[in-house]
Amino acid sequence: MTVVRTRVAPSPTGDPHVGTAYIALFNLCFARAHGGQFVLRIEDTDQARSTPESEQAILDSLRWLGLDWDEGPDVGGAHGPYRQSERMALYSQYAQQLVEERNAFICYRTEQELNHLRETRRAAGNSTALKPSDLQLSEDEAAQRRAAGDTYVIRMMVPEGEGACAIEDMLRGTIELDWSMVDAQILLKSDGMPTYHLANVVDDHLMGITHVLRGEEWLNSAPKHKLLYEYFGWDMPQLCHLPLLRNPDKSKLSKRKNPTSILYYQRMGFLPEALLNYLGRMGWSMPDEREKFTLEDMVEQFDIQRVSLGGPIFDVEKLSWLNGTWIREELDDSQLAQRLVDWAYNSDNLMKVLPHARKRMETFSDFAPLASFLVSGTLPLSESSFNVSAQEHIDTVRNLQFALWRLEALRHWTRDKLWHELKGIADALGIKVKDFLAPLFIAIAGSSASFSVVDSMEILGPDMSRARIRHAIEVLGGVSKKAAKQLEKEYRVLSEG
RNA sequence: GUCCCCUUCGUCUAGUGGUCCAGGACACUGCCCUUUCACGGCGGUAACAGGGGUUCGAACCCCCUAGGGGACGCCA
Repeated sequence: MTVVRTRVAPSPTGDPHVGTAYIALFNLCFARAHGGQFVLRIEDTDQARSTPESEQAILDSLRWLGLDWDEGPDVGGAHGPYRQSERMALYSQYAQQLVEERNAFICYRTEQELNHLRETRRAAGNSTALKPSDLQLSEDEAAQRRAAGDTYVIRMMVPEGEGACAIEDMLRGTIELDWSMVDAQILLKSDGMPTYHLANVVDDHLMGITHVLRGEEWLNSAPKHKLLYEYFGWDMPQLCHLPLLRNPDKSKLSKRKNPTSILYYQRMGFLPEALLNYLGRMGWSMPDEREKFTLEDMVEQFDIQRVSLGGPIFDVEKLSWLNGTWIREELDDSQLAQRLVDWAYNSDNLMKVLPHARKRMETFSDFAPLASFLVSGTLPLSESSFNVSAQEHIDTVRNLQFALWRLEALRHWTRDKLWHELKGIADALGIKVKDFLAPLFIAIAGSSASFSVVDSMEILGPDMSRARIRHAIEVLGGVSKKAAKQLEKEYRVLSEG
């Protein structure tokens, strides 16, 4: 039985990433094409990024896209998505086993010591991979730290001599990775949580995973995983490293340069079928080269060997065209009407807007123009749109950038939180809130004559709001790399002060 | 810096030694349809990163160079 899993790593801000959906899509197709199971595993051992909300957001997004997963194998009572934190005791038990078998060791090194060791190695032109012998403390020293109750971690043993580790990749064949690059990876953190590497291997084994399709970014850590399988004496799943989605500048797809949240595409009014279809065209093609296809079509024709290895650039223009063909060719009028209602033209949504609109209405016909920005995508702004503000151009850009950074870090998107954050920056800058918000009004609503900007942002949601601010900054000429550095410095001072 | 991966039109890709002076799609563009715009139809511009091999024959196999990307965390 083929069993594949997609790991789902929530982001700290809760944005479900299109990259996750991309990997999930290929996992699902591979599993279904082989009559197997597609299961999810939630990476939730990092307290900083995983919250119940951020987990739910990514699960909801996958469901919205139609990427339905199977109930997981029954591992320690796990059903549905597999949550690591629920099985904490399991990992420390396995880590302990490795320590006893001398395939892992306890390490008391502090962060300062580690930094120093890495710097030394780097200065010598070596890789920064720290080996067990680098980390070894004298017996006295170790005993002393143990007695002092210092925190420790458990690290895996790794080969220190010459030689390479051969990794079999379903698409790339045999890859030789030098052991010198492989460090004594931490398996169990000082808080008792496993790292990805340990949890990954243990879970995959217990779940009976036969194939792992993951992003190319993991290729370099494959030797660690192979080693762990050997230490435990388990069979290793087949590996397949998929190319990474890219920004237009070819770097790994990131939200700084591109809207990466599935929620953004939802807000923009893309059909889930079309987004999925588009992701299926990234690094993959139908045998007959047709552009438009459903998930079922893809499963039916799926062949992992048709994956091309060049990292595809996520190009919104082609996605838009594809979405258009879906609207025109796959939906009749009544279906389209229903989709529009579901999307935004429903009474729930209306009720959110009306309290703000009614004060500004004299006739019903005033409503649509007032609310149009709430159902628009990217606003048609130009540099002159921002002339209404008395600020210097450079200050406008700075204020927008500061607001954006603050909002990117905001985890709870509510009117009051938004107000608090924005007022905080204005106060720190020593300018009137009204002046600070002026360009934000334009960015968010396209006009300064509109609802309160925080209300608007709450209704628009984090993804669309951030995207509009980014768009505004771009319209104003953007921020050069050099300027960004300077601004970041100022921003840091502001945040600390 | 060290190691790994990758490289066909601007972008997504077809292509697995002859059927390729390289095919499709987006974008751009010309014409047609149309009261306008869009849709649709028919065309056009545009690519095998460079250099060496192997072979009767190379986009395809091998080597080198260049470029791009990734990894090097008590993040995943």
